[in-house]
Amino acid sequence: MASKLTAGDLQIITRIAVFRGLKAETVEHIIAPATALMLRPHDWIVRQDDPATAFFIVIDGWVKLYRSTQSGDETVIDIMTKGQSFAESVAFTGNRYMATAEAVSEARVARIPADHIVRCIRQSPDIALGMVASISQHMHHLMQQVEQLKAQSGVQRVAEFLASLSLTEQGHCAVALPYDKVLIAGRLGLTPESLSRAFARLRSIGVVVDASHVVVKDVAKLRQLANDDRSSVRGTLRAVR
Amino acid sequence: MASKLTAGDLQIITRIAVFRGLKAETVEHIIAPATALMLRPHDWIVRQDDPATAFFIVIDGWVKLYRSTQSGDETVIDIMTKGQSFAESVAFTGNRYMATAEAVSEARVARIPADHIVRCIRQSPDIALGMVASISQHMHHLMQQVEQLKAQSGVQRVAEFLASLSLTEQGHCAVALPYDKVLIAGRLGLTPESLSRAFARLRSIGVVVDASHVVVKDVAKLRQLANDDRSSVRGTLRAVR
DNA sequence: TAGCCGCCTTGATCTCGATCAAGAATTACC
DNA sequence: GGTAATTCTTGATCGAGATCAAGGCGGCTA
Repeated sequence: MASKLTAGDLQIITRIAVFRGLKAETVEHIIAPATALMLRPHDWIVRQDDPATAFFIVIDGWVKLYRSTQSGDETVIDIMTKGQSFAESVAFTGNRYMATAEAVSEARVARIPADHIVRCIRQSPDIALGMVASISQHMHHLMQQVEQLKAQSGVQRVAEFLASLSLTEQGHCAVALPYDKVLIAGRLGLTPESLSRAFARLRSIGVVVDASHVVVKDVAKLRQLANDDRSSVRGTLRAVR
Repeated sequence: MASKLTAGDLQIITRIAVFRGLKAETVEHIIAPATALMLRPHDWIVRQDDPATAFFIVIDGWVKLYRSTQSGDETVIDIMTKGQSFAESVAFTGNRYMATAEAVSEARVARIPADHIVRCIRQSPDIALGMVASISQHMHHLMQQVEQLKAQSGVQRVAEFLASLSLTEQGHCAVALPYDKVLIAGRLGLTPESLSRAFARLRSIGVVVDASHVVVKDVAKLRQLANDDRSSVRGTLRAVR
């Protein structure tokens, strides 16, 4: 299950947020004891509440972060892919993992032992600043999620999600849904049924969803819908078949 | 508006999360260039999207963190009080503040310049580890908030909020609401009307709210309600006058 | 003391999203 | 090929929470 990192893995790892601005040799020193995990769907990487001994970088595939409540159901916190890191902050502090990480596709993930990183930081503090920058991004993302859940309706969250998939700023575009709809629904705090109905409503402003294939007539309109005041959106958008 | 820190301020600052585990002299060195801000309600401390030049520790009073959407309304992210710090992560990275910070009562807040801290970290990396620990706490809190918004009903969030105010584990207890109900509602992602009705429903399990004074007959029951599955709570709890 | 202005509650109504149930479409597997 | 299991969609219904509107209450100022 665990193996060595390949040259290709290094390529990806060295150019991501956590290690940005560090010298190549510094990065190589940090990840010397790292290993690569090969995962199949439903394999887990870490368990919520386990003591943190490492942090991780997704090299390929998709990884779901979720929290389990006492009553048993799971809440999706985030879904990560190539070039994204997770669990940095707890790895440093020796706390417990805040969420379970589980592969939702075939995935390759680099595992960097915590104790080694802590030693590296004591030697060259610049590493810490890079890590803080990465953690800061995660915080920003979480804040945006809180904001979305509190201030936007379900349809608006779906619109924003689709807009975020598109690289263009405006006009026509086609994107592919990155993972299945049950998972997208969880990510957005909706049931699969509600997500399906949200798509149906977005058809009225020129969004066509067919399986994982999405065509958007005007991305700007999507973004505007997402950013409008909740109350000004209310009542517009009838479901279209 | 800005003045020097008093000995009492130091007392509070030195024993909080950010600086835990550091030697007293190290802490003193870090906060040497710090100043104290005296604030009146509605005074703001930092503005969302401004470049970060410092981070902050609340010495006394209450501070609201909120994000403004393009459409103008504000989403409460968190409410902080004595001994809590904010904006550490962006202060290090030189990013922009992720939210606006505003006093909601008379408040005293210490301001620690970012550039000085960064210099300190380069000298003694242990400081960075302490700061990461503090940031990690904030992340945990944000994740819990996402989880609550996605998995709990309004009444359950109110129940959890009340339980968190109580220091006892079980049995009878009396607590005071720390700030006004409009703000509590915002913090929990509810309207003031819905908060009021949530209180009315909790009366049926022995929670009496009178102005800012709350009496709970059995805290354990509150916690259980908060942690139950959403669907198993549905329909229970009728409003009581 | 009167008047006003926040804060809070209550009532009526409406929309959104969850839930329950069923069926279509796709894929996996024997 | 046929059957089963997933995944997704659609319909009907229900409850939670938002919204709109009104009124009570306490503190503030003139």
